[in-house]
Amino acid sequence: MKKYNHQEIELKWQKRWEESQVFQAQNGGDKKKWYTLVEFPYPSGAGLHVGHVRSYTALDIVSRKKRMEGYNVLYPIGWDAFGLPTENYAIKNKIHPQVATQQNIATFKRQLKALGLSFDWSREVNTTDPAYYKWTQWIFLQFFKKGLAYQKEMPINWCPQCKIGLANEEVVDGKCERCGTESTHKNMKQWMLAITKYADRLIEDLKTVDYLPKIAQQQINWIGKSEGINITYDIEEADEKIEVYTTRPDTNFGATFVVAAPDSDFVTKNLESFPKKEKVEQYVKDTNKKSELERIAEGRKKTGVFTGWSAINNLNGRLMPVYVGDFVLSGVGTGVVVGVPGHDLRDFEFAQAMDLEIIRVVKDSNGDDSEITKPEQVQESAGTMVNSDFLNGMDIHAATEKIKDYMEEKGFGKRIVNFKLRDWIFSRQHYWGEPIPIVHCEKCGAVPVPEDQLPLELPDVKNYEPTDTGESPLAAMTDWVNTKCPVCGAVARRETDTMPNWAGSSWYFLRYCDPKNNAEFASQENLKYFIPVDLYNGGMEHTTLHLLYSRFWHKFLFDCGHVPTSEPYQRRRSHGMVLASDGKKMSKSLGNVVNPDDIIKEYGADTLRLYEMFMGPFDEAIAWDPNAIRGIKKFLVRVYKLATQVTDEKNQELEKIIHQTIKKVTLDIDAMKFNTAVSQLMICVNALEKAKNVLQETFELFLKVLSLFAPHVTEELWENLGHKESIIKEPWPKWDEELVKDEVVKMAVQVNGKVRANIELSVTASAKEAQAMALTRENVLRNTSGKKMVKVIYVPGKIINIVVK
RNA sequence: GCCCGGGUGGUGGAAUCGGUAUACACAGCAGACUUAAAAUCUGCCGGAGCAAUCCAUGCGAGUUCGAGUCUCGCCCCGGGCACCA
Repeated sequence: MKKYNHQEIELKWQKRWEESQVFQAQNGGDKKKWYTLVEFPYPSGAGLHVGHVRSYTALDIVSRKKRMEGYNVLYPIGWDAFGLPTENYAIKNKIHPQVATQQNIATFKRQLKALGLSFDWSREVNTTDPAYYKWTQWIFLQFFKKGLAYQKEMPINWCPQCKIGLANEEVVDGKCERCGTESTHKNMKQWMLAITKYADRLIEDLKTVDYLPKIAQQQINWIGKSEGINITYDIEEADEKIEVYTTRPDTNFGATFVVAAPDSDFVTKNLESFPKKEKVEQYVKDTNKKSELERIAEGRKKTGVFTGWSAINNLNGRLMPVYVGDFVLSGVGTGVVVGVPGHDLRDFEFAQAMDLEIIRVVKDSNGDDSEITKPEQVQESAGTMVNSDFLNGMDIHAATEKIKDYMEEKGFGKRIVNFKLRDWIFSRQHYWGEPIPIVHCEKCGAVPVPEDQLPLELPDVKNYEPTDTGESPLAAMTDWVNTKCPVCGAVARRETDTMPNWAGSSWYFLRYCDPKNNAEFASQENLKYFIPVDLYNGGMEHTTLHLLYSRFWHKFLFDCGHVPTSEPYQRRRSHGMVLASDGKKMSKSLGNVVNPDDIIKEYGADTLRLYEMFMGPFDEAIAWDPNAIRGIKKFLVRVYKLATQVTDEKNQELEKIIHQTIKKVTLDIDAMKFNTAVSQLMICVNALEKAKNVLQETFELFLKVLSLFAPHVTEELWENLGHKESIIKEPWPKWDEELVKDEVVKMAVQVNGKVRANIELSVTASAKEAQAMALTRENVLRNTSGKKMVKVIYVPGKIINIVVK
């Protein structure tokens, strides 16, 4: 037998699989479908990361198993290729981003193919392909037609380095997610997508899908639903009203002041009328000067100024001075809060800073209703109402509902549901993205590019740099920008903003169902067959970005009747990062990057795959261990050598172990516990090796199970055993429960909970038999003699515990 | 501060309807083969102790015949959110 030559074997089988097209999914048919999806990569210049290998291999294992179980499996791949890194690379190297993209894709493709992943390459998609983004633009126009894509002049998060507007989700710690520059604000007319219209359903429908709990929870927190009430107060000194939003109207008898955000509508509108106008103006100006980071750096000290006005509390007629304070956020609720310093820590701090009265209206469970003078006394979450007229004695939750009813009845309150989620800023002032297919006409306004003129292709420009005015480089392309209005024919201008890179990835899983269709984004027939995705895997970092956005797009398309389900993904899991051996993130600058090419060359793709599955729990971050991978190679060499031990001799012990292995691996893969599946394969090989002779049938069962993890070497060994058809075509083996069971087990004998001996016993033995055998052991007798036996606990197959006194 | 995870040998980790803690691997040590090394194979491998035995799953209590696993109170680490009213 030849030595295990991984390079030769792997190239041979990769070529065969490609020629035979075994991994292509059928569009429909009698077989049940299974759709496995991995997040398609951004083809960066850095090439494939070993982190990609981890999740793609895991889902490849699931896909291969499903195929062997008889499913028509769709496991596609493509390229999410629009975006800033490529644009920056293009600027730096004076190369067209499309060319750079093509080069990077070629590298990625070669690397992915070298891993033996069972992708259906005939369905490859590329978001920068006009035939693809034609439909991204088309979907945008559907949003526009339904009024869910709209323009708004607003202060947006602005990255002065990238010269680009950022969505809230792209600002991390007040900094641009990409370059780390502190983000500022800028007023710009932006395209927006009304994701907030779907906020409720994006929470509610999580109940209908199987997402990892932490993923669902993170989305719920991000959307941030709160149920409260808007209360309107009259202003004492003027014919004005002020509206506040609160989730705790139960504490309203304890309200002693009102605070409006410096940039709230209330302040903007009434600034001129405030008796203390000058001071307020100065305060608003000072606030504007401060960046968000500065405000946070100030330690959240409460500041504010009195406007000179007071609001009248409808409940008791109390006059509540109206302040302007920057701890109130204009974007939350009405941008105005009512201050209840006894029961909200922020209000308490403000009251102390401004020397305002503090009234207790909730007592705690010990009945403490003393005066509140210290922050630790501020009681926020539970208790019983006091000093609150008709609410007295009620629990705060009951009181909340009662007073909401009361306020609505009296006409000064209105129940409101609020979300933290904001509408999605959809404009980017960049070149390398999908052009937004809109024409601006002086007479007709924003007019969609007619659908039959899609795709609206990105024109070639000389310079990819954003302009200093913040406009996209497309704005400089006068030939392209100047056009005619599709409605009235008058001179008009094209929209020069492009879409964010989240656009193309919001629907790519639909395109895989029918990637060459030029009449629709995908045929209804194919969508009905393949959608929803059965298992979708991706990184936690996409939970509040891509995952939320694509759910939103899918729901919208569902409402329009273009897709068959309201949720795109039935099951969502996530993987942990692969870190460098020093425990840090792999990065070029640290020089700690592991290149899969090197690993494949030295150890082979099968070893790399198996190692990444074995290294630790799939959903946890884990450091690369250059030593451990050698152990995996050793394991595969041993498997390879096992082929020389094949005989026609039966061995019952091995039969038991192989069935235990089939069972464990089957269940572990379903639970995505790949590391323990691999360890079972190792246990199995240890046993097969020790036995010297292995029945061919047993060895073949083992190869089938291993083939998911190490497809190349198992194909080779399978063929060496005389099989003409690929192992991929074999049905997934079933285990025999009778064979899996142990009849005789080693059991521990405990005396007072401490292990004193081991006995071998049939699992069906009675308590009496077990006890009798236990008492034959010297060590058990020594620990029980002279003592009174209180009771004996016997769990068949597990343990016997003798309790003595 | 709030919401998720997690803390087990020298290392990655296994075992959570409570039932022999440390499976499987890596590293290490010893031996075989070899002139030698690599590779391979065999054995050992939580701590203390001659042994019986005792002590060990972040810390402290509790429930139980029995706790890594359950309850309560802490500490630490990672991820997410954060003046959200």
